[in-house]
Amino acid sequence: MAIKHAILGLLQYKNMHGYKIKEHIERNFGHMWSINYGQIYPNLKSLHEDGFIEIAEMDVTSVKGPNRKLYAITGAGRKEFKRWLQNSPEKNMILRDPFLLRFVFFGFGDRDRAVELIDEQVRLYRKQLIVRKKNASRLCGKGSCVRLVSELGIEFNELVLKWLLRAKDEMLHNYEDEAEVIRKAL
Amino acid sequence: MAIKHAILGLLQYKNMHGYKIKEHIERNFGHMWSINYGQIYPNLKSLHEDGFIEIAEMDVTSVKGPNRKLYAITGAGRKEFKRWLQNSPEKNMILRDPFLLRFVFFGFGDRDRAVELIDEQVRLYRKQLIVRKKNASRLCGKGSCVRLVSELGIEFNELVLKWLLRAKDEMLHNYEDEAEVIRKAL
DNA sequence: TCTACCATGTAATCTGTTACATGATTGC
DNA sequence: GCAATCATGTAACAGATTACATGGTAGA
Repeated sequence: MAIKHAILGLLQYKNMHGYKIKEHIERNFGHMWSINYGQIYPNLKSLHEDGFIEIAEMDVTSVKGPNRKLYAITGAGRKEFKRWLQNSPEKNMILRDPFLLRFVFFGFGDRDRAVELIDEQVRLYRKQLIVRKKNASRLCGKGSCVRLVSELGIEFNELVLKWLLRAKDEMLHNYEDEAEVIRKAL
Repeated sequence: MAIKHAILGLLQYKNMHGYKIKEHIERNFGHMWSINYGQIYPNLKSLHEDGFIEIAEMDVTSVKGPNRKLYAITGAGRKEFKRWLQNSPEKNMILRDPFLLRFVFFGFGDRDRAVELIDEQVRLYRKQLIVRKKNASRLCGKGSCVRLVSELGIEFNELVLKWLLRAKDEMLHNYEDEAEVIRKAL
């Protein structure tokens, strides 16, 4: 249900079409939500059927490809969005990360390969940090919620980078028998 | 596929039954992965069918409930696990958080309700931090990967707590017209 | 010519979650 | 008697991902 409400939220700022919504979510909320067309268009359809959004305009100014359907939020949509906004979140945050899941078991594998994979992550997070800082620079205004979330994304990125370098260092200099450590904790 | 490999990884430490696997994942990897019985048992079944695990023993020492099926990893399982371990992760980390998604739109809602929801999160993260620190204290050993991941979880928790308090403060003292800030960024 | 980007959409598949069914024991 | 914990499992549903289909323009 979260995606529907994210779409409703975005349409409160501006009328938008599907492609733009995806772009916007990726740029501004990319660190906490991902989305793809397989979700966007069916959800727009269903929001439309429920009367929460309507087609405000068929934008023909697009030169490339098919015409854009500009969606607008309706009164019912605004009401539904407000209701959702003041509710407590249904679930807690989780850091679902295929790299970290691997990392936990690096004691069983090849140390040099592990270090390679860490380096790969470092490169990735460094690249991402530049993008996030660039996106954040477009946001200013005291107390702005979007700016605050964007800052959290950057701080998190920096934390992970620092952690990765520490982890690499420890792996290179203090590699012990991992299995013993964990067996005790089971 | 990640869950299957997480199970294979755990079985390298020790033979385990389904219930224990869930408990272990929640305690040690709870901050980066969640799991439920609807995934555990079907995945154990399928790993068994693929020959990656086998039933080592029917543990009858359990006094409560049905007998435990103690699973052990096979040679093929170890091979498959090693193959997976040295691969680059398929995807990047995302922070999927229903609270943050709401937070982004707090400018459209009631400020006092927003502050209530922030306080709720602060309580939640404080509680979680205590649990994580307790779990981490059982892990020691230089260069231990499990310990490092557990530390990342704690550092992340502390970062979010600090951020929440800052966000609350900014909302109380510098609440501006949010819509303007974002419209510019679109 | 080929790639990248713009734009909409559907279908198949995979994953994940919730709820249910079963049933024994321990402690309040 | 009731709730909590241990223990295994299935079914229905919800959510997410990938691949496909279509087709136009801009630029290298």
